[in-house]
Amino acid sequence: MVVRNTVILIIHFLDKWLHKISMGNKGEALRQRIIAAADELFYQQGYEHTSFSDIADVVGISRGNFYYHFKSKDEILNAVIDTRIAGIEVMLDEWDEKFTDPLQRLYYYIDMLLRAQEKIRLHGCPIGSLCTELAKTNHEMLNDANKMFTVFRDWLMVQLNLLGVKKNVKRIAMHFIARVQGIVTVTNAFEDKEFLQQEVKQLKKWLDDEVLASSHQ
Amino acid sequence: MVVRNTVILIIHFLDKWLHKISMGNKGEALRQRIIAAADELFYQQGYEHTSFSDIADVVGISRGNFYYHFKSKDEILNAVIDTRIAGIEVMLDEWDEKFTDPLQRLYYYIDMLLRAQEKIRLHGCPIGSLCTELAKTNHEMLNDANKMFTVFRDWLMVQLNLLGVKKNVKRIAMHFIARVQGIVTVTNAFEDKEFLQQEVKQLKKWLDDEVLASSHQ
DNA sequence: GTCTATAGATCGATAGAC
DNA sequence: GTCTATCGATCTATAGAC
Repeated sequence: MVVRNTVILIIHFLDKWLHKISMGNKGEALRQRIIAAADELFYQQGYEHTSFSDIADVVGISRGNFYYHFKSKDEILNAVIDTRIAGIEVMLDEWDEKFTDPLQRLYYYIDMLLRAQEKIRLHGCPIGSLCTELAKTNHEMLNDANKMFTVFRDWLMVQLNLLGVKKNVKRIAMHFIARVQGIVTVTNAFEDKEFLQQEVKQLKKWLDDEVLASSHQ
Repeated sequence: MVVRNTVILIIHFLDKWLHKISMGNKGEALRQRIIAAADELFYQQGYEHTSFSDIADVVGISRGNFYYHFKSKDEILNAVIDTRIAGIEVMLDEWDEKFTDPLQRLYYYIDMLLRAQEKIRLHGCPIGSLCTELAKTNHEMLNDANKMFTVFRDWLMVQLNLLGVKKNVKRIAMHFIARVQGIVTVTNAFEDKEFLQQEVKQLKKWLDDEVLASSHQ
């Protein structure tokens, strides 16, 4: 009898646990849809200019339901930043698999500008424009947002190391990011994809002439 | 009698005209103070994040009084942009007077980054950050805002021409601006003035090695 | 010209029914 | 978990007294 009751108790908790898992997965799926919608809207409209109504309309839920998943606007911004960082890390892993040559990887990094040129023309860089906005309006979260840059920087440093660059690796990686940011800002401000295309050529030339030269010293 | 009445009439209109001038100057002075306050607040907080209350508080007037001088928020943004463009033109004229050597002028342009480094660390570039914001929230005014870049670009093209650069003058000038924007975006995102200082050296090196080389061909 | 008062809309956030 | 209803605050903008 004691054994039977114990078994029933175990089954009861097992059921609750399984129920929680399935419910948690359902909630998690909606949570991910909210984050994805917020991610896209923050990119296209900016963080502050995007309201809970905007996100709720895209996802197809009520504003009230929103607060079950995220208690504040900062909380969803945090989730978007974390999701973006995870996405960048996955993407860079894929690049590492796709190309064994670090030089090819760096070319592919530059070509990211060409692949995204229409979005850049319209909305700029998702990382750069968010940091620019947060520096003015939400200074506390800037140190979380700029970590998106840091993921790229660390990856660039690895590739430069593999290429044999010994000196100023960090500085060159940061310079690389700044070059890309400058191209994006001007392309976006003038809505000029031709400028982007010209600058991509120049950036590859810089990679060939300056960076590779310093790796052969 | 007819003559006397005519004289009185003339004096009357003269008085109204003088009154309008003096009132106009008083109103114009306040208008300029509003623009100056809006200019600074737009730079520090961003356009959308700055309310009429913010501006009115700085100037020391009521929100209601605001609408006597500017009928909408877009109207004051337009005034700020026009004022900034005029300010840039005056500044570049002063640079032209201060330095006769176009190379010195270009160095002074680069050194603008050092002179403004603390403001750049905190608030980025007044032009670049405004264009980045307007591209997301107020696309109609982007084509007015990017004219601030164009003033710099045209001035850069003049200096490059004076240096004897014959080919790709416009492209080099735009590249120059993009380099500066990239430095500012990263400096602002990481709040890192050291990066700015390193990049200033690199930018001067680029000016010496690449641009001057092409002027001696 | 400058003020107060307020309209009208939207914002982030909460409460409670189901 | 999801909904509706709603709060208080803030925003742009207007009306009218002085």
